[in-house]
Amino acid sequence: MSSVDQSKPVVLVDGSSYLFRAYYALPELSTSDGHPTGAVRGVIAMIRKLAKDYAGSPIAVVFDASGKTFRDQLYSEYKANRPPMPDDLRQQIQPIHDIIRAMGLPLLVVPGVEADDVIGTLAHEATRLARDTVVSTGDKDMAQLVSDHVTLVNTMTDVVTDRAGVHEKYGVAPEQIIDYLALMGDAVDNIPGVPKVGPKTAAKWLGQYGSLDEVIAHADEIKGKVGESLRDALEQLPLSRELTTIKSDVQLETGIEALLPTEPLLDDLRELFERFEFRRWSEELGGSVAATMPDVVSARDYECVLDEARLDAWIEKLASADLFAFDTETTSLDYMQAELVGVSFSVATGSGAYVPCGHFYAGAPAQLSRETVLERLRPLLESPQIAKVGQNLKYDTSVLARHGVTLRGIAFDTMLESYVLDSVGVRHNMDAMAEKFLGRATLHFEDIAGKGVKQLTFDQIGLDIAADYAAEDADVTLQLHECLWPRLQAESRLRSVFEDIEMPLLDILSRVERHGTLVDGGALEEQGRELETRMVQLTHSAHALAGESFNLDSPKQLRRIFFEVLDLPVLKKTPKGQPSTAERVLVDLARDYELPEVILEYRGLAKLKSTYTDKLPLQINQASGRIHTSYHQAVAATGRLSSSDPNLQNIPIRTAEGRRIRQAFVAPQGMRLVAADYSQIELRIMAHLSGDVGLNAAFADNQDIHRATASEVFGVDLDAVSDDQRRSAKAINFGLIYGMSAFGLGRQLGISRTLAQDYIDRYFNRYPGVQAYMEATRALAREQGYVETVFGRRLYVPEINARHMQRRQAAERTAINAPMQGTAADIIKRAMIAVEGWLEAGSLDAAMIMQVHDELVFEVAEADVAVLVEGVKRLMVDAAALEVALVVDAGIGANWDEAH
DNA sequence: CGTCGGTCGTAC
DNA sequence: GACGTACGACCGACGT
Repeated sequence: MSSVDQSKPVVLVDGSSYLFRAYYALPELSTSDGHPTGAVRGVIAMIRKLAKDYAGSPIAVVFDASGKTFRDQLYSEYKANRPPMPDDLRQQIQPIHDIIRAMGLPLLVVPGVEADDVIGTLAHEATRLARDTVVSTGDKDMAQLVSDHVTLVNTMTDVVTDRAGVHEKYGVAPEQIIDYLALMGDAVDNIPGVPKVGPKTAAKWLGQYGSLDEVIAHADEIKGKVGESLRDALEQLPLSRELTTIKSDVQLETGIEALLPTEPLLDDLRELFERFEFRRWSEELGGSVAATMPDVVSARDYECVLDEARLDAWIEKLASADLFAFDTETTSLDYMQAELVGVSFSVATGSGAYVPCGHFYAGAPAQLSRETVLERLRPLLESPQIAKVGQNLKYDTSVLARHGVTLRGIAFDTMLESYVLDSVGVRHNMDAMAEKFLGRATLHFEDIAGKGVKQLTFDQIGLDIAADYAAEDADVTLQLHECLWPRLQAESRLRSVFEDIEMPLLDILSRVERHGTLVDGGALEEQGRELETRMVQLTHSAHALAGESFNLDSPKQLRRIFFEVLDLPVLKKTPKGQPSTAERVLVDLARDYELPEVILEYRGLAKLKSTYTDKLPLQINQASGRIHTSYHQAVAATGRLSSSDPNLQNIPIRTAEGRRIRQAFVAPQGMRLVAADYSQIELRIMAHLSGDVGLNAAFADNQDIHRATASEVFGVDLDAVSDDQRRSAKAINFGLIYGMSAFGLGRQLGISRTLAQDYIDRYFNRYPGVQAYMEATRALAREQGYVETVFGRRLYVPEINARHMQRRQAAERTAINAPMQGTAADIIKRAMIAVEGWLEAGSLDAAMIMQVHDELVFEVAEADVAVLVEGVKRLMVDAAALEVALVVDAGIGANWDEAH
């Protein structure tokens, strides 16, 4: 190892902070014999990156030691709110230490001293020796170490924080961070601080008075509840400050000069990587060339099939396999446009075949025709007995259906496997999954096809490269399945979500999408012209009111007109500190000024025009005359579907002009649209989950739930509830589902935070079961790191134990919301499966054409309307047996608006 | 000329 | 900051 260059910074790695982050943020990897390795992999990946980025620097990786520290002695309650370290995390610590040692990196674990203090001491020493230091940490407390010589880098996000960065993020100087943290306190570490003081107040005071001591000295001057709170907390503040102060004078045996990396112990390292099944890393150690090459070059055996004999040989092989991976290559991502140009297969890891049937470019080799390929493969593809696995098979199903082949035997979809295992930890596209689960880089479509206007379609790509790409897709799909399926199988509830809900839904969604929805493009275009006329008028009056010409669509220009030219009051700021021009603000301003009113109307119309009346007609498919959305089954973290191109799940409904857009969604001649939606499904689920007696009784009585809530909260008879009280109760009910705060409710209702808190208190008083449920959900999330729906779908909330209060609270709200939103998603998915099965078995002239979270829309022949409505309602109601019966309302009409 | 973050607005 | 889940339009800064 070359001698250390004085100009290189000293790198100090806060291993403990990454340990937790990697554990909670990354999926639960394990070796094939079940040893957890997710955190090991995350931490080591991060350290490898650092070692590479700062080659030649002195480096130390620091971990907390087990046992008590001086802070525990100082304060027996220190970290008392921390849940115990999960076993499967504890198990991963030793392997991490072993690997770091084998990498030749200095590892520091000092008994009785937290990693923070070791790092603080080393940074101090480095500064004394006039050397720059980079502290790699995910922990914000470290901001107190920042100086002209010390910077922080978060290696997971690549965010660098220097002096200016600290100021920007926290609004105080690095020297003030200790006081800042002491004022705020920390719930998880159980550092007291001043109740009611958060980042904003702490920064404000420190800006005003300079330091904690000065804040304490001026405690009498601070007004209001926060002032009282401060005076009550005065005694504790010195302790808080001591607890948050990172030490710089710990006795260490190791000095900066000893922090030199040594040669890695390659044999040990290889053995460790192999033991933990980090294949890519162990391969890198294999040879000198391989170390710098991506795994794309690892051993593989991909065949390009060009004649019938080879195709037949493959068909035989596929037919006798228990399972094969399958993928189609086409000319478009749009399943309604895509032309098939080839199919690929794999039955065993590292091998595969590509059968091209539509690559036409100058000099392309002769290929089998599409007809030949499809006819030969048809028995295989259409056999329900021959099991297939694929990545996003909904797409392949649709494309094949348009080519006259019905894909059956769809046993597994790796995208859905990954989604059910962990809907948030990873993106579920193949490249990301190969990287995450197999530690393997794949050929990316962009690499072989280019990007932008010059991007080739797959049929223009040379056969040798195309075969490599396509066969690799099948190969990787099979490997992903082999990695994911055992993990899914091991968790019976997740397995049931996968097998009983997601897999059956795949094929149903393909059908719903392909059927499409009839839209009257002409009517939308006419509406667009009318909107245009009105918008031109509004633009003229806006310019006249402003006294100058400007772009009404630009929030920036609008801000200038409002707050600089017209000098209107700033009522609210955006997250970045700019005066906001959002709707609520404009509504408030509109009471006193004319321009905001004009802007509001303009905005509403502009949204309708650009997103709906102008765009939807362009999305009508030429061949079918219909609109074909894409439903995404592995996007929303809670289990909901999402919809795009176009998004049919946010078509307006609230305003008259908006409903006119729904009127353009029409039934064909002789048919009707039926819209069936669940009534208050999430509140019913809340009643079920919480078991609250009052809430369940209200539903059992079939009461108007918002009215019932109002009656309880405001203490009036059911028939004495005013419209305003009902509106407030409705806001409370929705707020509960979203994990609301008093602030949020207050803002929603335009009342004070205190009054809002009063409403919430009264609600919880009347419905104690709900309060208990919310508490229990938070606790469960903290304990196990995830929450579940009634049907066992799991949602990880990695930030539930984050130190950062804002993030932690956001995670808590997610934890509250996910079981309700997710259970609703499970239920409607189950209903879709039941209804589609029923339609298939019967002879009604009807089809499911849309899903909008709690609503299913059908197109049905007039003669069959009554039977359809009866059947759909029954199956939707029966999709779950909760404590509270589900209620479904159905409407019938010539268009979607009428059907409501 | 494309990409991407910020802001806003639609749905449930 | 402050109420959950999405998709998408538009602007404007930035990089090629």
